[in-house]
Amino acid sequence: MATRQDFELDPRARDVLREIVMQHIASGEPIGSRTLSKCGKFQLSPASLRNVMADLEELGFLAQPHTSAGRIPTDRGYRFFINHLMTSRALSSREREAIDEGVSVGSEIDDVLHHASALLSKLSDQVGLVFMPTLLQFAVRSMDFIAVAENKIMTVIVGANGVVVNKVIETRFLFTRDELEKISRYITAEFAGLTMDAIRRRLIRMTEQERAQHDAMLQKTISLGIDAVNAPYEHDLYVEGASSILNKPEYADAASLRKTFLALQEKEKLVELLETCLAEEGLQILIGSESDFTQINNFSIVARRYGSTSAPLGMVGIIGPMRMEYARMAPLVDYLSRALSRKIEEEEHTNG
Amino acid sequence: MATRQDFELDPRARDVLREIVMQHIASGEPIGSRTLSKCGKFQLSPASLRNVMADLEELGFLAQPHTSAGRIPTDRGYRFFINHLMTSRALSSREREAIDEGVSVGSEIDDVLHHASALLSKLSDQVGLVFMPTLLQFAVRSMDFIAVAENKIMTVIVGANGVVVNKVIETRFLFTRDELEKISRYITAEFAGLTMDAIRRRLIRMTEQERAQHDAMLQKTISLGIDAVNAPYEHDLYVEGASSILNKPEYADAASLRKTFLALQEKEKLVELLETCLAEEGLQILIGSESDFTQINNFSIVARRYGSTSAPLGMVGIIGPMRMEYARMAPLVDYLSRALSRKIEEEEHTNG
DNA sequence: GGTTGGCACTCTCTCCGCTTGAGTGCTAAG
DNA sequence: CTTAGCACTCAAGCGGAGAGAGTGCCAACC
Repeated sequence: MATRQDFELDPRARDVLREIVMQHIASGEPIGSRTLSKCGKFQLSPASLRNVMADLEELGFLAQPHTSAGRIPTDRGYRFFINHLMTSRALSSREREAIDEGVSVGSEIDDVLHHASALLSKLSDQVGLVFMPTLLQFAVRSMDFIAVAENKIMTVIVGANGVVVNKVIETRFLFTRDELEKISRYITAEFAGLTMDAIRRRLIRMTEQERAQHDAMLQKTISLGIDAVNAPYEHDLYVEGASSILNKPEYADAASLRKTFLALQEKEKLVELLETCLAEEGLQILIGSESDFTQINNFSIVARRYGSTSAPLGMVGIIGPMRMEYARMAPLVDYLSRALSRKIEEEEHTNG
Repeated sequence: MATRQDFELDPRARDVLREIVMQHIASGEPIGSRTLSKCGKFQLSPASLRNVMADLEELGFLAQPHTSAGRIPTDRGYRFFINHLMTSRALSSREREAIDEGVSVGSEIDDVLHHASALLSKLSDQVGLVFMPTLLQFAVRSMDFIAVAENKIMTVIVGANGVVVNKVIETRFLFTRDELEKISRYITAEFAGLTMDAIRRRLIRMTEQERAQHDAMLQKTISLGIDAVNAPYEHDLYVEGASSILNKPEYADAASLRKTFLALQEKEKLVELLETCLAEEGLQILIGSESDFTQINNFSIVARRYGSTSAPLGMVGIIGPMRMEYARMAPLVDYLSRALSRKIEEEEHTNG
């Protein structure tokens, strides 16, 4: 419905909208016609600008907090700005270095992601976000079992992409050390290269085969295997730097602060959102009312998938108030997600 | 210096101090002589109470926010209250049940501790705190090595108390699956029952022995073993429910909220403090200026050691503003730490 | 017809002074 | 020792005045 109008905006209106969004992002204050006129970019009087602004308001790009205040961008205003008016500011070499360094620290994927989230928060001065879902569709390279107690086994599954997950599970049978070694070898040999889902299906099919019903050892193996693939491997979600929102003027009063913190606490909702975002490939920007999660607190999210193109691993991004420096956030998130992907691909390579 | 005076406080002064502390904990407001007189517990006029209160202020137990306000307890006031005047309120059966249930969920220690922290936060309406230090002095039951990549090995160490720690390390040598199995068996057989520290010392001594210098396999074994015990196994610190402080009137303004959140973010300082607390056996209460960490924000900490008496595992407790219901927090933390200890001892038993 | 200056109007924010109320310390009498 | 009375202090709340920023509309101008 809006798309036609979007492109029909005359150049002057676009310039005015761009300027208002940029100034508002910089200052956080509503922008009035006088301020706009004095910025030097327009050879127009405040009165003329008022006319343009009134038009932009009518089109839904601007809004007034109250009658005698300047204008602030609406969700649609930001959206139009991002789609048509914004020019991304390139990262400084210092920022690029910080990111390159940040992702190359450590080799355990959890650590890398955790670092990435904290780094992102620091560089953006927003809340950093890194999400790695439980990957049931990833290819398994090996699966090992270690005795923790007689009926407690730690499973260690290594994915083809080098990701390691582990979990202590309780089992129906008792296993000796020897048995576990044999089972580890057998399952790894038999199922390497398959996804968790495929392994589960194969194991279940095996249960029904005649041989399995009479081979006690095979029964135990299958049972353990099924337990292993069914174990609740949690997704990882790192939400780092929540305190950064304390500085933002939009959360100056205690009430909205409270609301915001509580919202960030509800990680399930966030996970849900990020999971749907996983389907899309490029940089994604969600503004205010554009998603259930963001509309509650007028959040915006700038995020991008990371991992190899063939096998996306998760999402990385930032979350903050609608008023944020999109021109800087976009390349920041973009670069970090690419750096992460590169790092992971490297790992995959050296380990392959 | 204060101890003599503590016991010389006459009964009436003690009653007044107790009442002021209790009322202030309940209301958060400074308590005046009129309010105190009208509460019914004293057959005294406001004027008499003022005399008592002036004495208590002189002794350092009370303070005035400003001349024309009532009194609030000082750190010393709270300390005296806790040591001499407080009667712990017993837990309700509902609370006890919630705790018993809470600690019995799951069997992986990380999960249990995480749950405990969240539960504690919920029951106390304060910030829940659970700390498990890197235990270099715990006895090792088994040590396993799993190939993640050629030069990346995951170590899985099971402690005698059932605690499992694991870490992916990079190694100097390359290991085959077979070798790792052999090394796992050898090290577990050789070193089971020793502490991490003892194992390290033994391994280092072995390096110097002649045989090791000529046996390539033994060299690799020792190298891997040393890498394993030296790996940076992180301490776990769960700080749950930070949003609970948003409700507290003492953090109503944005400035102190900000300060408080930033303080809670500095986990290293907290770890440092909790590590020193580990030495003490019973319930510990730290008030405001009594420790470096708590004095910055006028926090108080109520914490207790958990784990078996012979081998303490970590600390569990709560952190919040100085004005908190100590009479309820004390038994709460006490009970939870005992429940946790029981749970862990049970695990230890069933696994032994 | 677009642009502009002028004007009346609106709304927020801040400052200032006033009052109120809670609370104190001191003193003198019971 | 207790208590009533009194003068004093201070924070908080209220209301009005004024400043300042900004708007919409209208008429004039190029």
